[in-house]
Amino acid sequence: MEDMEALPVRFPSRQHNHSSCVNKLLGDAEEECRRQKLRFTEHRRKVLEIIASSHKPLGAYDILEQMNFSGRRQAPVVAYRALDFLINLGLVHRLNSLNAFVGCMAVGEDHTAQFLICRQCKNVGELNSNRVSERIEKDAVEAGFQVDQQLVEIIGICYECAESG
Amino acid sequence: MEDMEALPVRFPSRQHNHSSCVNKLLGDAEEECRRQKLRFTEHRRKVLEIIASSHKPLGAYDILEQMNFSGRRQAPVVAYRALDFLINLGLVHRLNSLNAFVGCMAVGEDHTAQFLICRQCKNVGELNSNRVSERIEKDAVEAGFQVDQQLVEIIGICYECAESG
DNA sequence: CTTTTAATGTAATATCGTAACAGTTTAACT
DNA sequence: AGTTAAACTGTTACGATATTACATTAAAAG
Repeated sequence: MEDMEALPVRFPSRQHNHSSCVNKLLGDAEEECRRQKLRFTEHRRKVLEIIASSHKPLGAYDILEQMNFSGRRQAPVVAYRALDFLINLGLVHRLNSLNAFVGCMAVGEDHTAQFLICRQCKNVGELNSNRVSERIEKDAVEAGFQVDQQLVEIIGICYECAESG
Repeated sequence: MEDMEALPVRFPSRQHNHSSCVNKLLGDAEEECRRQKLRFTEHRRKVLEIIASSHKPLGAYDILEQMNFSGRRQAPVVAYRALDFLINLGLVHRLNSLNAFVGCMAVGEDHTAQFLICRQCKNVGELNSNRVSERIEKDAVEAGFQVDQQLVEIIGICYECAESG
């Protein structure tokens, strides 16, 4: 039988409120860090803020440009260190096909991140279908392969871009 | 109902014959180029040979190192141009998570390449499950997303590595 | 208040990939 | 064959992405 559970789709609509995204993700971060006794430092907060303010993927050097605290330009490694931290916490995802980073839209929901990348508006959403991840897991095991990590990036056109031609 | 078709799994076994891989891929390339009236030049042949001789993904600069025809070092662009050509023909795949390239194991079979990447032996196989690609397509469409391209990279441990601890 | 662990600052460098343009070869067409 | 157009090559330079190494400082644990 076909599994009919609803999909937890997230794709940012055009007129949604960015500042609530930022607040949500910063709140998630603070909570996670408290729980795991990790430090949510200035760099980490700043990088998360920058990423959360955009649903378009940002490159590390784009982020870096926005980190000029006191006019001083930060070294690349500063951005990469913060990104590593945030990725390990599951707050940020890396898009391998773009060498770029986006905020997680489903923090704490135990998901295999599957990305929907609109090649027109460049926004990124998360499909996060258990049916997909389970299908991958099953077929890989059947092929004698033990799965540790799945990377799924789906490139195409989002609903709003399809509508507006 | 569950779809029970056999999976067309390909994972290179340890003692398989590399030279037959090379010959197969070169043959495929020659045939494709004849069909499409494209030129199978020295650079392209050489790059394909190098890639086909390894089931471990190779970086562009690894390939470049092996292209020293007459002692002269080639410029990077030489490798990239040949790679672009081979990728467009479907003879070579790019692994986004590794910035590396592997030969296709299913030339002409109309597949969405799904990679099995063993993080121990570094070999790469192709899962190429229609069930997976169809599941992705369906769920994405249900989410209002029109799919152009799927990237699926599965990282884990292959059968042989699991056996030998 | 000392130890030790984690985070930062800074410089240098490695790795991956592309742009631009002149020159050459190949294919296609009188 | 000779001319033209298209594709491929050679070469230089550069842009974009990411990491190493090591000295210093700040925070947490004892």
